[in-house]
Amino acid sequence: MAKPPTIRDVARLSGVSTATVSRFFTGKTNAISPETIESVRSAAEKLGYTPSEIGRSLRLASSRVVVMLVPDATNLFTADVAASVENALKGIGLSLVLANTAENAEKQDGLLADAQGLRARAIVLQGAMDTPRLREMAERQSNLIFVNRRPAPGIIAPYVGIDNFAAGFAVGRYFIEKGYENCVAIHGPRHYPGSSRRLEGFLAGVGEMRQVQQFECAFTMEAGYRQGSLLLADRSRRYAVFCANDMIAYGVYRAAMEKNMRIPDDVMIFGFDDNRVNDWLAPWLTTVKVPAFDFGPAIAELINEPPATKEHSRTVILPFSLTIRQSA
Amino acid sequence: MAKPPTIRDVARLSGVSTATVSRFFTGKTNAISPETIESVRSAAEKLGYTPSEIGRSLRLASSRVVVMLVPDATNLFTADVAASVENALKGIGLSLVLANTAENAEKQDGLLADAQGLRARAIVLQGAMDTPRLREMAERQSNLIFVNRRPAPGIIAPYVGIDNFAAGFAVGRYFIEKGYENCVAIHGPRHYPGSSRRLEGFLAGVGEMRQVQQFECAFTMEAGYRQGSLLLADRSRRYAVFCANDMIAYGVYRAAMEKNMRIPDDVMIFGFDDNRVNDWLAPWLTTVKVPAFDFGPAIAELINEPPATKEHSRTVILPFSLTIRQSA
DNA sequence: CTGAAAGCGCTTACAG
DNA sequence: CTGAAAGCGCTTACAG
Repeated sequence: MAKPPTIRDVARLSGVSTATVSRFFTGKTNAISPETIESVRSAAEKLGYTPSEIGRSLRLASSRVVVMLVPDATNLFTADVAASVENALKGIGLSLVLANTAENAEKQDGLLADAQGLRARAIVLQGAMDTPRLREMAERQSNLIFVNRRPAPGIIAPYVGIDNFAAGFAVGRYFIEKGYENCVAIHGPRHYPGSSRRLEGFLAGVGEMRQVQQFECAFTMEAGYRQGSLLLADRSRRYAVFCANDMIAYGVYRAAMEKNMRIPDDVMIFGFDDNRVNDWLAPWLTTVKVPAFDFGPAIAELINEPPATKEHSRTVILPFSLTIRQSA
Repeated sequence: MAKPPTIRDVARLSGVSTATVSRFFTGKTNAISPETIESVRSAAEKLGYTPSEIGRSLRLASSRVVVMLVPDATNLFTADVAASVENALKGIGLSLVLANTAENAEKQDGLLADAQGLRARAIVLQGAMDTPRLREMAERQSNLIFVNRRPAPGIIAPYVGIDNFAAGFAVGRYFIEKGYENCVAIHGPRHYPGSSRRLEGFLAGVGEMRQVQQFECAFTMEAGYRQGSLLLADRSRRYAVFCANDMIAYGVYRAAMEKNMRIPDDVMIFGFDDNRVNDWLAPWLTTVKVPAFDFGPAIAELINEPPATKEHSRTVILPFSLTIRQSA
């Protein structure tokens, strides 16, 4: 494979200096004569020249790459957010590098190092884990953006997400209004702020009138299925189950189906996220709608207009709503 | 934000040359004395130094970035393949840049230029569209990898995917064996090789004994829903519908549900892909299983061991199987 | 309107 | 075992 043409090749072919070619490709065309423009353009086309982002990044000490770390690339909500971010970044000339932490702190730290190696314009952390390395980076630089899970206490950085407490609270109130008995919360890992806020909100919403059984659970269908199977082994009660995300809810649903239970007659399920496929494949699922496709624009704006100082870092709270279907 | 430390900072702090620091970070440690190693290590740690991939890429004339173009980032099969590729690339020290062509030839060409600008190690095209720019790139360089849709005739490049004709054929045979009447193919856009091969295989499998109604359709739930609604308006027949992918099948399913039709009693649906969520949310869908999570390893291997010449470019045909559930 | 030149952060062949 | 030096592909302040 021949190595790609460089700015020097174009300069040579069109008989100008590399400075002029560079001006052409950086859009400073009002400082070049029309004939020169045309000769550069045609030389570049003939050679199939595309400016090297690498050379450019090195010179400008800044890349056009944004790295997004996600806890689970196969989570449907995550995938929708990633699609949204990719699209919004493209609009401002940036590329998205996607990387999966698999909820593993060491992997996250390794990927943070990689992102730093790429001199990423910004690092978007969907569901960050609180590690020393993360704290150190948050201290040192101000291009970290937290999504979905607020930064751990002491870390000052922009955040994009919903008000998890308020959303959990709304679900709790709904349970009370409907008079649900046997309330259950299958919540996400307790050490993640977002997940514990959802739970706290839910408990506050339910209030003291009802006991709530609580189970901790990974944010996956498989984990939800396991918890659901355990819970529903006891068929003497009609449970009302609040799941920390839709993936867990899908798992509980499968467990219920396997036991030939009917929804909502035998068990009620409330999810969280309202993934895009729900309208198609889970038209039964009552859940909290989180606007996945609004994340990209919000993040792109934060990247485009970084705060003057870290202390001014902004927080974007997106609205949520309840999507009431049949399951609760 | 202070600019990140460079190799020179580390060299200065540890009192060695940048050459030695570079040797340390490129793993040539057997050519450095143990004391020097330790002093470089501690200096780097103190400064929080991570080598710049940009400087490195420029020097080595090759980046560690792989760009993958996908036709629709919200397609569940695409998302699973992307997760698989990201994971496999991480294993060989590469990063994945994801970009969405939205089945738009111009966007694809723009993204190809971007990929070239990034000096991508490889460009993975999931569902490529045949454009002059693509042909030109395929001529010029040999780092293109086609996934799912074979390169258009005349383009010589490695391919990873299933045998679409054989898979379509197997579905056609199945229809015949079961004696299905009123066969329908809701196939993907005809100008995509993968999609037309599936259709051709299906028609060949069905043979001449049965007529097959054919409809062209985008690979989305929405398009499937539209086609399904039109088709199922005629309730006098019991159709057996082969859908070009699961997304279309979900759409047809929704159309059937809205008409209070039962599956498979009133309409039979056969999908294609067997997305991971099917076991959970579409446990009724009979479909062709395409091993999404085997794509990543296959692609990573192609990248790691490029063919000696373009003419030796390899083709990796992954196995498919039929997942028989209730819908057909 | 245009060019010569410096320098961004690395790696490596060469010399010692 | 170690370092001086060249050079990868760009951009831009400066000079004309």
